[in-house]
Amino acid sequence: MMARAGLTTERLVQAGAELADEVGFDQVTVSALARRFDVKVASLYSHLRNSQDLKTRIALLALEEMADHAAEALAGRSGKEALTAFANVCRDYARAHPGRYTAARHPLDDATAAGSAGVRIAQLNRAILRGYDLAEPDQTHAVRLLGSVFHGYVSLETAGGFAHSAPDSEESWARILDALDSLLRNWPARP
Amino acid sequence: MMARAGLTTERLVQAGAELADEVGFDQVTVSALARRFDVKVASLYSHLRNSQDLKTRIALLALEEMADHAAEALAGRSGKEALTAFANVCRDYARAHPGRYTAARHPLDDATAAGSAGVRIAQLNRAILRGYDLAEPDQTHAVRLLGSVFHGYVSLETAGGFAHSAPDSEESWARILDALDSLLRNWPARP
DNA sequence: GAAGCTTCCTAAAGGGTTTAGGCAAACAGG
DNA sequence: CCTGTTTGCCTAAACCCTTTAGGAAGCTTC
Repeated sequence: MMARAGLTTERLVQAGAELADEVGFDQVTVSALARRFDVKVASLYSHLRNSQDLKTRIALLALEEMADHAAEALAGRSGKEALTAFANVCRDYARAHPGRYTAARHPLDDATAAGSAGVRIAQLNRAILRGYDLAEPDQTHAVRLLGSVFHGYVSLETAGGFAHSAPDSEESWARILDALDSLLRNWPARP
Repeated sequence: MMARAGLTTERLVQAGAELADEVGFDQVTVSALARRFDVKVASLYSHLRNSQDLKTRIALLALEEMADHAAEALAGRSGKEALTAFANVCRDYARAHPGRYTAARHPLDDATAAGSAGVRIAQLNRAILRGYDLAEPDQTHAVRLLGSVFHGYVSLETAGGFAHSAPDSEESWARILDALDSLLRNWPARP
């Protein structure tokens, strides 16, 4: 009588990620996911501990995807090429998958974060700097600066911050990458 | 019999902002606010259109406060002093009022945003660059860079991004401001 | 002290979350 | 096969948050 829908945690998380891109990460709800599979809400609780668990898993998926894209983009590149490639991975991913990108910024507890693809992303971020001549601790400062710029720019841009004013966002992005490259090649000594 | 609680929109928004700082902006709920005033939920709907309205008003309050702090901090300063002062206003506000800071990033519709203190903040941000020698369109690119760095750094820091690793966040922040100052004084020509 | 406005209330409907317990489909092994 | 176990999805119910409708008590003013 009642055909099985074939639910698994993986398929639910995947569908949850698509839902996030469509309606926004904070609109992702166990109920909405159940509707999408044409199944009663309670059925999902055999595959997901709770609503928070769903969001965490979507976040982990997004981090994996970003890390994969970044690893591919950085292969065989260095210096400004690497900088640009990594930056564009962040920006392109955020524009293609706004819900997932938001998910990737979802706070994780320390243990979960340590086991996530977030550490791979951090390593790749640091790898960019191998093409520049920076010793510790300036290298770490630079990593944090790059992370801040990429995250900040993409956040503001997707929030519509630069939409309705000249010059267009594309140009600013290119010039900001020029500026960062220049800064990394001429990192100031401690005053 | 039933004493009046003396609710007004202003007091509700103020209390909502405090609540946001205590439990997080997205945990701010009409019900929680009613509990805080020891009043039935429905009573608040004479003062607030709905839950979204509450959040928007908290966002506007936060923007006002940040603009006020920034204006005071920038008075009589220029160049790196102004850069540092403005940056610290953002960071200090976010640490003192994490819920409000999140609220300030809450998306507003165009009309609301145009009438908010957000435009004052944008003007002040641009005013920092008067101490540096940048012509348009590079000035706009630089404004966007600064906004991205401040927002990005503060977001990552409050999310715990730099908490458990050396060198400490304080030092990175100082060196990043050095680096930005240096970059603004040596802004690269278009390649 | 009555009129009218304001402030807060009760009541109710609708939706999301989560748990407990049940029945039937899928899958083993004999 | 067909029988026992596991698994997958169900119903039912409790709880919380949102929002609207309509009522009653307090404050103001004359």
